[in-house]
Amino acid sequence: MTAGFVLADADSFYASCERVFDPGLAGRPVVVLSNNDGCVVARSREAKNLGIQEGVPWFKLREFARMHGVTARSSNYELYASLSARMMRVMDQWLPGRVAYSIDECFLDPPARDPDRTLRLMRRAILRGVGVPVTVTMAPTRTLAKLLSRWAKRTPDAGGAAVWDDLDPMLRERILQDTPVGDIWGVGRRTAPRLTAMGLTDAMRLRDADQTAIRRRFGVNLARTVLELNGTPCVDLAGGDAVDGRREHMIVCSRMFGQPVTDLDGLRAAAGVHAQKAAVRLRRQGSLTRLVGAWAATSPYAPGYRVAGGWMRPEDPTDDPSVIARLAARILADHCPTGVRWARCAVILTDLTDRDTYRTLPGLEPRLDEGLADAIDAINCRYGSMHAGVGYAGIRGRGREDADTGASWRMRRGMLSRRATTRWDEIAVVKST
DNA sequence: TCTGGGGTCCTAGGACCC
DNA sequence: TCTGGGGTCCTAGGACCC
Repeated sequence: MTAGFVLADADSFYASCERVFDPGLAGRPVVVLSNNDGCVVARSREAKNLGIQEGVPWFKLREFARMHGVTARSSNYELYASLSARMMRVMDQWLPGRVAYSIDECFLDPPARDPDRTLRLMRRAILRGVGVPVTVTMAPTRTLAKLLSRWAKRTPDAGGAAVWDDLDPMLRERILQDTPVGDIWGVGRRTAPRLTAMGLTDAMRLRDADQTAIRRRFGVNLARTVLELNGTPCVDLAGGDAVDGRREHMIVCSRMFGQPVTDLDGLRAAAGVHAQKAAVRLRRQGSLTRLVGAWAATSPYAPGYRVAGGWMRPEDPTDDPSVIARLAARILADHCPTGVRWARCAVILTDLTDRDTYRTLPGLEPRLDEGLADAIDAINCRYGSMHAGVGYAGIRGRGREDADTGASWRMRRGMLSRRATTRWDEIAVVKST
């Protein structure tokens, strides 16, 4: 078998998804906004060419977007998840060993022969079958495959695919040289300036840097990255395959409020909604929690930033939404003073254990009221998420978002596209004349 | 006025034990 | 005068990824 890793990474995934059911967006600048229509999280190639940066707050971009004909969309995760699943299914027909790394990206085993041709055929099948352009690369290590993917996306002549070992050695050196150190997988915004200050400005120089000095000054992770740049695979996928049903060690539900919340009722209501979303995910992966956390925070962009919260242990390990919601509400009530302009709150479930293997001494079994939680699950499974719940979590407003409770702190999503692959009433309509 | 969400691992430091 | 050493567990904070 050929050694190495194949990386398939969709191009501007969220923006590409928006185009699938709105072909009028083809060739035009498109940006997708984060929850609450807060900031830019995805940009089409045309939007990047206009100089729009990732993470720019939407309110600062709005005027510029109007002037340059940029289309903005609220993020439509239901649509993206559905198209992601389709994309993954197509890839499974081409290569074995798929490990999903994120919603738009996965690693696969290399083909037995003729890798360049296979990669290009797979790319074309995804484009035809799903409508999303994908860049497919192959290299001796995951880090090099990522680096090659970055190059291929910026090089139209590559045609969306590249195989490291097939490239001219001179070209490989140039690719390394043209990759700033901060664009290497595993080098973040903290480490990049420190490396640059040492003269390690690009991937070629980092590859040739002193291994032990890097280990000592930056830790084991960056030392591994250096090895990978040299062609020695040693980076594991941290949390890899989370998308394919692995059990998480921690479940976090956190949202900015649409408007600041200053009273305890608002905080408790939001905590209740998050607690129940977290409980759904906990139950879906068959875990129980032994430690529940909750916190609220003010806006980090306003003076006087503060975070308040804490932890509580349930009497017994639990996956009961009403128990979790009660604990979360109590934590916030105990730690968060009223009158503060809280901008966000979160519920965290951790110290998880398997539901199947959890046993205690006879006579000390947890007192779980499974009837209620199961009934809520069943209703939501049949009628859609958050149709039933404890406290505020079952109250729906007039909006169409799952989490829309009609409360003032709900998310803003003013530019949402249709969920054309998962809702009958939002299915795409094709007209012919 | 308005700035995302959800994960993982590593490391350092303190408490505690023998 | 001389004032141990090493292991484990836990937590908080930092860094990274998409």
